[in-house]
This record gives sequence, structure tokens and C-alpha cells, in this order.
Amino acid sequence: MADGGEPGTLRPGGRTARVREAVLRAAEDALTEQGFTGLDLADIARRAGVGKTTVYRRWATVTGLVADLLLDMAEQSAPRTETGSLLGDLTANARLVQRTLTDPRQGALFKALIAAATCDPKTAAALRRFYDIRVREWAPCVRQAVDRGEVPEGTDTHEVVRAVSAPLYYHLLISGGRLDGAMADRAAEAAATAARAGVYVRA
Amino acid sequence: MADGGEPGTLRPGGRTARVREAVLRAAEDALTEQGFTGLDLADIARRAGVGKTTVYRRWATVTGLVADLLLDMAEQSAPRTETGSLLGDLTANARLVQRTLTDPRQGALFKALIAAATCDPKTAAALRRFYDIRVREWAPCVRQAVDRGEVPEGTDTHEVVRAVSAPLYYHLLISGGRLDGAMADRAAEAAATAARAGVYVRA
DNA sequence: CTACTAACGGGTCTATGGTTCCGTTAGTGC
DNA sequence: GCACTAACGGAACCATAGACCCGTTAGTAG
Repeated sequence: MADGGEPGTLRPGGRTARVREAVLRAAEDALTEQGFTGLDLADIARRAGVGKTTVYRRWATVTGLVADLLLDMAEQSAPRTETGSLLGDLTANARLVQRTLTDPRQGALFKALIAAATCDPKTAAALRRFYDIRVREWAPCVRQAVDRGEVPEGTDTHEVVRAVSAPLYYHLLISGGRLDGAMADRAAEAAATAARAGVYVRA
Repeated sequence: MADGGEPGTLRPGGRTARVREAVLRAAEDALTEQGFTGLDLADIARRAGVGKTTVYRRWATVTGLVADLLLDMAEQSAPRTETGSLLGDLTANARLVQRTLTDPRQGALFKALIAAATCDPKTAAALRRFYDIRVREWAPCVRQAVDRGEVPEGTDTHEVVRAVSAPLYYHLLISGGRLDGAMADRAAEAAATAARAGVYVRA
């Protein structure tokens, strides 16, 4: 009776953790293959080898599950490369994003994640958190450029990193074209150029 | 028996047109209020004062209806303002986009449209078409900047216009922050700066 | 090892989104 | 105006996503 809240919070170890893991992986697969619509929790339960009751009890809705998946994805971090110049670092970042979004599986997954986030505030918050972490990982390369004097003091480092990703996501979601390496390089170059010109200096 | 294809194609006038109009408006409202999920065609039919059979027959799925709505939206065009300078024109564009996305109703609608597009290729094509038209309307201001010598010859004018919108949509869909006028101005400035530096010159 | 109970899972029930049927309304051609 | 039939619409029907019940499994404390 004295339950601490959501199922899975009082006995987070052992089986509970295994189930969560299996379900999240299944959700990832399902999202990748079916997209955000055409996704039902019973199917995910089947893939995960888990009772569908469990999935409904712990996550209740598709968006809830996606939010948890995003939380899980936020944990894993891919460390950034350092090249010594702002343009080099931003290009490395742009290429990484471009490769991720171009990959058929990952691209589809991210589309689905973003679609889910537009449909539910909690999921949107999880998505924001995920990207905040990613942006924070890359911001130091802009910070270094400021220290080097390459970019003016007071520049919003996070905003520069976002400026690199923005056109790539725009293409993925909206203009829908082929998103190649040249486009990634251009995104990095545009951000670097604008940053050097002081466009991202905080008011 | 000799039907020409989809319902609504052989007798496009009168009632058929009225029904389409009513349903599209209802769909717009429903999308705005409920978002992409939590949208059912029966509800739309009710709002439109139309039999649900009709909606299912003509559009069949939510994404199909959204695709048609996008086609319809693509028709209406808002003419651009001309200020005489690249930065001025791009800023006007950025502000327009920012105001649209910030408006509670329109912002929600665009989120839903984009979510729908990630779930269905036909809808994605319709979304692309919609933005192609909008981009084409604004491209001349970049063209003029090229003619003026403000921006190098060979610049991809469409890409510059997209570069203005990209960060705004990125904020709407992903980083989710407050999207104010300052951000719009910065987006325009970044695009103008990069364009002048020749970043968008086609290879 | 035993007791306790959080969390799982099979089976069943139900609400509802979507389909089908068939009669009605109204554009279109003459 | 009349005939023809595309397109509409009410109502009954069906499939299934998601809720619920209750017995089972397995973490955790002692």
C-alpha cells in the first residue's frame, strides 16, 4: 500500500531493469521501422518478450515510452573530437550529425522522436534535455575559440552549436532533400562565419 | 462505372468543393487544438458538419487529410515586403516566420503538420511543396543582393532563405525555448553574414 | 532460508476508430 | 426541365488498442 509512486521505482534492480532495457530497445526498433504512428504498445511488448500489461502499466502511452527512451538515450554520450580550430570542430560536429541523420535507421528514429515530442509536453521536455546534453558537450569548442580570440567575448556558445545542427534538421524534417557532406560543411562554415562576425554575442 | 479515380475528381464543383473547404478548415482547427495525435476523422466530420463516411471516403487517413490541407495552404500566398537591403529583407522574413511560429494557434498547427509529414511520404512531399513555394517567394531578395554585388555570384538563393528559417524551426521543434524577435533578428543576421562571405555559393 | 510484496503476465472485457451498406441529395449534360 | 450518376450521409457493423482482473514470479529484508 505504501507505494512510492510509479511502478519500477521501488524495486529498480534485477528484473525491472531488464524489462526496461528490453522494452526500450524494442521501442527503438519499432519506432525506427514503423515510425511514430502505427506504433502500438502490444507490438512492442511482443518484440521485447514481455507481457503487454507490463508495458501499459509502466509507460501507459506511446509518448510516455518515447520520453523514457529519450531519457535513456541522454545517458549515452559520444565524445567530441578536437581539431584545434573552430571551423574544424564545428565541421566535425556537423559531419557527425549529418551521418546520424542520414543513416536510414537513426534518421527514421530521430524523425519519430521529434514527431512524438510535438505531441506531448513531457516528451518534448525529454527531447530538449537530450539535446541540451549534446549541445553542452560541444559548447567547449566554441568557448576555446573565444579564448583564442577567434570569436568575440560574450558569444552564446550553445547557440553557435545549435546553429550548426539547425539547417541539417531543417532539411531532414522539412525540405527533405539528400543532406550530404557538402551541406554539413556549409552548415559548419555558416555558423563559424556568423560567430566570428559576432552575431551570437548575447545582448 | 467509368470513374476517373479518387472521389471528388469527377464533379469538383459545388457541393464537393464546399465539403472540402469545410473539412479542411475543421482539420486545421482540430490539428491546432488536439495536435497530430488525438485526432480522429469522425471528430473532424462532426466539426465540419459532414458525414464521417465522406471524410473516410475522400481522405481515408489523417495523414492523407493533412497532405490535402498542405496542398490547400500552399495556394494562399503572403507577399513579401521589400526593404532594399539583404539584411532588411531577411529580417522581415525571419520576423514573419517568428510571428507565425510564436502564435499559439499557428505554432501548434505547424508542429502538427511537420509531425504528420514525418509519418507519411505523401504528406512529406506536400510539406516540401508548401515550403518550396514559400522559399521561392523570398528568393528574389537574395537574387537582388547578388545583382547589387552584396553577395557573390553563384550563391544558392533558396538555401539562404532556408538558412533564415532553420534556426527558428529548430527552436520550435527541438530546443523548445521562447523564440523571440531577437532570435529572429539573429537568424537573419547569421544568414546574411554567411551569404556575404560566400558560404552559400554553389560548388 | 523464509516471508513479504513489487512487479510481471496471461486472459478477458470494452470503448472506439474505422469500414461497409444502401438510400438520399445534388452537380452536370442535354 | 429531366435523366443520370457522382458524391453525400445515417446507421449498423467490425477490428483492435488499451483497461482490468487476478494468479505467478522474483527482488529484497530479516
